[in-house]
Amino acid sequence: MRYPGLTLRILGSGNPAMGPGKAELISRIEATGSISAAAREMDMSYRRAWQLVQSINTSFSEPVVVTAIGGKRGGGASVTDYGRALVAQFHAMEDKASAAIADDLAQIAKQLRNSVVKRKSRL
Amino acid sequence: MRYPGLTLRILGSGNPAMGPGKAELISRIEATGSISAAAREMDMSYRRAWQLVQSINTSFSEPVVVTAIGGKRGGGASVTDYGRALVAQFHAMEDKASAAIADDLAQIAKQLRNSVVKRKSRL
DNA sequence: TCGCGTTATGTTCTACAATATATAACGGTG
DNA sequence: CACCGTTATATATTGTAGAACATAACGCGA
Repeated sequence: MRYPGLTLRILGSGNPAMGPGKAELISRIEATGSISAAAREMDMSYRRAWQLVQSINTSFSEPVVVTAIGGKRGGGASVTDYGRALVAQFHAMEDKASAAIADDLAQIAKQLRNSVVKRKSRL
Repeated sequence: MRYPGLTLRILGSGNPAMGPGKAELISRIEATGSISAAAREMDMSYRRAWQLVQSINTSFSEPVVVTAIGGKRGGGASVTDYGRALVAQFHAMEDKASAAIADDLAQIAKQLRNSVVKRKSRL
């Protein structure tokens, strides 16, 4: 389930440490076992994806994504248990925040010219 | 009270219709009675501030900021009752969302290398 | 009528984010 | 050993958001 109408970002040192984009990147790394594959899926340059992984790993005191160079598949990346828990918690937080303001959101949505709640076309 | 550790944005048509920046801009327009003064206070170009006001006004079905050209002060801008209510509601939503995830936030903050909760220096 | 501060808007410039491109190192496999 | 796909990283290019700059219109007050 996505969370239309709301965007949540958690901050570390003033800069976003976790948000929807990073959470999705981690999930895709977990699914594909590769930073580059995840980047391709998200139409993102490998460099950027790698930098985001760097950012994530240095933001938290425990590693979220671990990587390996070389090997049968040329190398790869995997998500730690900690990382999985982190993403799960982030989504849980999205849920909670979304639920907490659901009423307001619904009310405001009615006052929006083209609410994402009504139309999901990006145009 | 600010809301460290969290950023909330509400979306209309996929694009942010309201967020911390726009909320602050509206408040400063209300305080100063002028888009340009508010822009100066926020170290923002007048053009950008004006564009944000445009964006806000077209996002919602009712005007949030109304303007006047010419006159004793050269013109000016004021916030409608609707706009005031909107900003108040947005801050209330920040409060609710913040409260809903406060526990998670506190827990995650401990795992951040340099949490904004611990240090508020921007560097 | 002129000047002032503002809104309103167009045009140009710039800083920065993201991409694109290139290259090296790695370690399995054929 | 050569090859492959990956991580890792440096450098160059591009796209674009925002700033800077310019200008017009407005309406009041001196």
